[in-house]
Amino acid sequence: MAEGGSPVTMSDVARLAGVSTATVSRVVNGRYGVSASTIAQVRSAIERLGYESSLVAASLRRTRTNVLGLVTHRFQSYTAEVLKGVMDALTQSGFDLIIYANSDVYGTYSEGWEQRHLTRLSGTLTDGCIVVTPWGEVRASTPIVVIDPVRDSAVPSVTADNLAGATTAVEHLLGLGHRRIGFIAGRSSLAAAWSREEGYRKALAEAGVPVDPALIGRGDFNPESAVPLARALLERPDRPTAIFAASDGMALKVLEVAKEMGLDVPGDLSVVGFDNIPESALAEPRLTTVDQSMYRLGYEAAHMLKALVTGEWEGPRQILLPTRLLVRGSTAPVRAATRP
Amino acid sequence: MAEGGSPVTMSDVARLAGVSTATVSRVVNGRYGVSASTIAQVRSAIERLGYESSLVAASLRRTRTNVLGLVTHRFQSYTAEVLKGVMDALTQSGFDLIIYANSDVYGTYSEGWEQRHLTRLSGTLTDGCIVVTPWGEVRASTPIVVIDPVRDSAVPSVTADNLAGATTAVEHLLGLGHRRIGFIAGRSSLAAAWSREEGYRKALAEAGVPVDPALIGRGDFNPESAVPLARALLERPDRPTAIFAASDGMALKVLEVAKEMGLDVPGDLSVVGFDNIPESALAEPRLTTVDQSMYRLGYEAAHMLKALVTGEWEGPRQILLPTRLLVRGSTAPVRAATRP
DNA sequence: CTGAAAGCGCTTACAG
DNA sequence: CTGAAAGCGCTTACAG
Repeated sequence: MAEGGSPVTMSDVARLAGVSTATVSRVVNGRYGVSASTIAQVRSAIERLGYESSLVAASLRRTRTNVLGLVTHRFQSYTAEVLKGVMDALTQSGFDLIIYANSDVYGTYSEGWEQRHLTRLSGTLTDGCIVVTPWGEVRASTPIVVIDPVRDSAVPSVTADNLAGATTAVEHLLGLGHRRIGFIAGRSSLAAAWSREEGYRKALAEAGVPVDPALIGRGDFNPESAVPLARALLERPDRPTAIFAASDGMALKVLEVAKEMGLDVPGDLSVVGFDNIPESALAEPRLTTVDQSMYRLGYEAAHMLKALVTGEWEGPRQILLPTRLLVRGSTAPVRAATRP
Repeated sequence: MAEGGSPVTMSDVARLAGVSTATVSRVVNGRYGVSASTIAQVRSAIERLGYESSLVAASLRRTRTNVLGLVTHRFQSYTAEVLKGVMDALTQSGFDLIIYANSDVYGTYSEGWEQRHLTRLSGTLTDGCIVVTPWGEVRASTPIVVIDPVRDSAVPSVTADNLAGATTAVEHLLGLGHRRIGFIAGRSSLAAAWSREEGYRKALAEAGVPVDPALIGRGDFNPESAVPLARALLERPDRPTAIFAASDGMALKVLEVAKEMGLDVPGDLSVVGFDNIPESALAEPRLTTVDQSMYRLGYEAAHMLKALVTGEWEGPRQILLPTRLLVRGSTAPVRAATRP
């Protein structure tokens, strides 16, 4: 019988045990000052009815709920890795996790979804929230930690060192002899996108290679956005010998476009991504990328949030995590023939 | 300013707009019967204060919340794939998703966690829930769909055709000439584990190969549980030439143990898993496995739940999804030398 | 068209 | 040690 009647409430328990709901509440929450015999009666009533207190009702009344929230937009490989880190950090912590995902992907409310969901949860349900890659600034009445905040945000946050990571990626290409290096950028309002572009510019500048604006495509981190951009870059007579994409999702699309156009990777074109999502290791060839340890992003964010909620946080409120270049099969020395 | 004071409530809006909370509620929920000028006033107050209604308070009062729940224990690759399917099924559906994960992995309450969380959510917060791989029977006062139910459960559910999948896997090994085929079982209370073992027995029986109880190890789907079992099997003088593990997580551990013991896979030992988690394609050698399309499990479960909630479900309440054998690098013909 | 009042299921001072 | 009552932030008949 999966669908019973109405749920069992605290009043049902109180009635059966012959006590008030106040007393039931005390027993359920293990408060002192209830006689052993009353406890036994209430426990037996709870058992007989299969009662569980309503999370909603309890959190409406209480100040602390011992539930932490995580607000995310879409659910992608990126998010999955982050969640593993968050869960591991919360193991045995006494906090449960509620993840709120909105299904309204392309609906009217897409802008500002994070703020809306955050507010709806944080007033009551949760003691604090992690917000994953919001599109704008966010605020709440309880502590929050943002993974990948927007530029110049003062909110507590955890971010990968995107500048260093991108610099290393482009230096790797320069080291292979590439000089015409295309770049596919991410959503420019995000700090991550901005820093990755900065890294690209910085590495080129330090190598004395002028930035050619024609070699920069404006994507938005959505993999599909990279398709026309990659095509445009690769159809140029002076096409780049390498492309650095600001995310693996977009880099994988560059791989597809190159294949479509009959270009060999890494023979005719080197490709570097950013993120190290699981799919990048499965690509053919395997994608050279910058690992930003999304697991650790999630782990650190949860760790900080926990301490922020309990008022024990001592460390800096903005954490920068190191990245690591993973050289795999999609990059190779530039061919002598195509060298300018 | 990330941490403001107390959250903005409906009373704050009502006060500023000079109306009652009843009226604010009507505007927020788009109910008919409010004058245009009042709507404008309320809207402007909402905007000025940055008000969002509390999910908790609203769902406590309402019957429908337009939020679906998903209850899961740990957060693993398995879960991530399921979630992608769930989210895709819910896109533009008008339902949001709340995922509840408990952090109390090895705590006192581990048994029955699904039922407890389910009850706490389903009375009030959600219109219905998906429960992923519960360890026992579950029930709720609102519709539920179980992914991977326990044996003989009558609850609406979505399951992979574990029997057929396991049969095919073992037939594949038999076809390669293997006769001594070890099996590492999963948590026996789960229908999935039971069916996979049945498939193992069935394939052997049909090939006229007697089942050797000494070749069956009793794991519990936890990858670690496979380590001593694999070791015991492989240390036998008459060790099996192939091992079929009831999950990829366990199969990957078999790979590790074999490597430790200096056995070559697939030269000395063939290994087959079940699930097709992303990691299995990254293993060395890549793992031959049975794909149970966890994405589709999630997709179908969400699809059914949605229709169950709105009362529109017409199909069967127990869905069996096909599986597919993926032959990769971890299986090979049995060596002449080791053939009995 | 609008408001006062009751109530969703709990928890928490306050009395006793 | 226990209960009556208020109240968390909303929504919904019910009046007017």
